[in-house]
Amino acid sequence: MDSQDAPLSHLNDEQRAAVLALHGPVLVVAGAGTGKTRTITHRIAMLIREGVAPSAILAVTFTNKAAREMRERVERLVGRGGVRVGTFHGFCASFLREEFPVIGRSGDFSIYDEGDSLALMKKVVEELKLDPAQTRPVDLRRAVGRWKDRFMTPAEAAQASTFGQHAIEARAYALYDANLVAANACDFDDLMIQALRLLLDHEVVRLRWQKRISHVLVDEFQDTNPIQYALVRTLSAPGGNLCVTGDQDQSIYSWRGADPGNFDNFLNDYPSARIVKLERNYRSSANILGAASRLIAHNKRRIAKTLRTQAPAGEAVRVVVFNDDSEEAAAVADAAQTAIREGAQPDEIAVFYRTNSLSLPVERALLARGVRYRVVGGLEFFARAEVKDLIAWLRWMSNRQDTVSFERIMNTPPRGLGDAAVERLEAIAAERGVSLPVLCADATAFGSLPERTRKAALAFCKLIHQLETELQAGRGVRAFAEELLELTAYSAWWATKASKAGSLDPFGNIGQFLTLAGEYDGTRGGRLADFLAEISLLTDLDRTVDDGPAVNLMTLHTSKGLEFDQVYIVGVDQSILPHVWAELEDRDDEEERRLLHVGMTRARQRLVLCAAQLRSRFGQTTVTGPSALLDELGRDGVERFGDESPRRDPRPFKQRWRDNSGDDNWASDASQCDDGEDHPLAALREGSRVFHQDFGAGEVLTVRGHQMGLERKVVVLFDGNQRRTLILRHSGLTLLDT
DNA sequence: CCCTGCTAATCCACG
DNA sequence: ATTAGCAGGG
Repeated sequence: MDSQDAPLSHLNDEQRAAVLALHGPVLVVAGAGTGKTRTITHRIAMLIREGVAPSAILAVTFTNKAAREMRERVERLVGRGGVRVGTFHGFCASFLREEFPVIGRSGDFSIYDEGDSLALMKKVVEELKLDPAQTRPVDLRRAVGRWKDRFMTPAEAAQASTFGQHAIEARAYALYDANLVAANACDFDDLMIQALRLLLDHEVVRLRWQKRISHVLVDEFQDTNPIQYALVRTLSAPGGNLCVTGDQDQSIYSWRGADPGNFDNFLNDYPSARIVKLERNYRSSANILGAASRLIAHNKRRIAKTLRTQAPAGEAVRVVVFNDDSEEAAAVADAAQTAIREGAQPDEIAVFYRTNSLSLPVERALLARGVRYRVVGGLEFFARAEVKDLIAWLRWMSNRQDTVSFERIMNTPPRGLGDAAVERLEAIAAERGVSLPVLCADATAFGSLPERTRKAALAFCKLIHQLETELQAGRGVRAFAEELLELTAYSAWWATKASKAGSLDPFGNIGQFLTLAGEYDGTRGGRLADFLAEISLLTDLDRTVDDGPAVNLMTLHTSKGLEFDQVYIVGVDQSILPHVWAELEDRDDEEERRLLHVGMTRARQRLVLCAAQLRSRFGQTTVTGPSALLDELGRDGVERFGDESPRRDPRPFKQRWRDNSGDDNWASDASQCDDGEDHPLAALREGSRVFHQDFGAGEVLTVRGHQMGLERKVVVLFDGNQRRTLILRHSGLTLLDT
């Protein structure tokens, strides 16, 4: 693909302009499929040819996979490596590994994923003596996240929130942050925040990196948040050699703080910036591009941009409305199977969906037909209990301050150090002013404990020192992990535990993890801390194992940046795309439209959009019907199949949700909606007296499920002490006056 | 102290 | 439909 010697050949005029704008600020507006990666790659190659040291170039990509590809392509072009290519998180992690000592923190810090972060927040809730039911750790973490996105310190958050719930959240933020520092850990947000703070507050650090890096390139600029933008702006400040590339029509991460307004900010911050627009699409057939363009044209807040192509019309874009999701899944699986039989590469076929849960019916259908597939992301390998345990062990061995990991492994496998023992040990630790992990490594500290606990603690202490010796031996991550599994007796414990649960391959995941560690030892030096950092920062895409040709299943979000010959998008239903939450949270649905647009523009030759009238969700069947977005595709080169009269609720979504609590639907039982409050059982509450034909009179104990939900359940204590759980709709209960 | 079985709560996208 | 949290028995 890339020419060996002429960096400018195979580029069109627009692309060439972007490549040749070597220095100073550059904004490349690159629509889907316009050869953005090729342009960036050539630009890097050009910089190197012009004498810029590879290590002085920093290119930030969205996934490690994209980074790898870019690195390889640059190497092929210029015959040398050394360019810094990686994700924001990856760059910040290596930056902090080097620079944390400047503020007295160890470079061997732990990186907490969402689960770890939540575990820490649970601890904070306990410490603050809050009721976890009323103040949920997830909500607190979300609130903290909002402050972090705005680069606010706990002190600033406290200042801005002096009343009520916000004040509680601010206190939680302060405690959460203090705990992170004490554990020498960073959550994902912290990686960027800490890096930026170091750059802004410490001139030595800033000058060091500004000297080191002369040119910065950012891919997918529309999905960067203000902190990330500040980071690259600071790094590139002396020369102003900042080149950003992106497409506002592909901005789909506002929910995690990305600010598409970055484009305007960039133009304000760099008035002299050169702007290059790439509008020639080389990926999709004319029909696909046409439908995608008509869809996105419905967004009001966008800079008009016209993608052109010289490709032939190709086959028509198909919109198919099925009766239900299993029909939909069967049709997609059939299509995939047929295509493969006719010679298509399985890898070139993809199925996209809005939410991970939608993959299940498709998976079942593919499985039934024997079509190989891989689910990108979704149920995560690294979220498996045994993998998390092992990682927690390794992490704590690498960072002894890591309390979250320590609390996970302290009694895993069980060694007689349960809740009661932990409380006693914590008391001693507090008394001596040391942390729990430090205390446990000190055999002299257990004198006052009850005999049984003392013995358990001593044995644990001995184990820790044994493991330490093993780690010192430095025989690589894999060898150490294997030794750890034996010494801690984890293998034996897990084997019995898993066999009781009926697992066929209890060591499957552990084996896979060891293989991963072995590969790492072989290629990248076998340092435990680096290995841990690397695996913490893998994206869904990077995590997916490539074991042979297979059809690709993934969310629309994950599909960004990829392309396939054939794309099937399932679940283009109302309330799924746009998703209910988008409307409930009062977010505009322009982002949902962009999301569909991203998915559509991944397709080269074939694009099929599927919807269903009925879809089972939460284990129940609800009416959804085709999304209104499907009406916006126009007619040119679009063929429609299935129900011509979609069952679509005419009411605005918010009202529909409020009235039906989202669980019910208007079409399956219209009377329920219309007579709402007049329903004979609408007044039923806890404590109501009811009558049942078989069980007689009784009192309602609990009511579960939504107000008008199909599956609303009631628990009734009938006179005579008989307790029954009934499905309200089918119970035949009548309400008695009291 | 550990395990089992049950109830109750959650369910959007991601590094 | 899946899972986290909890009460109660071994």
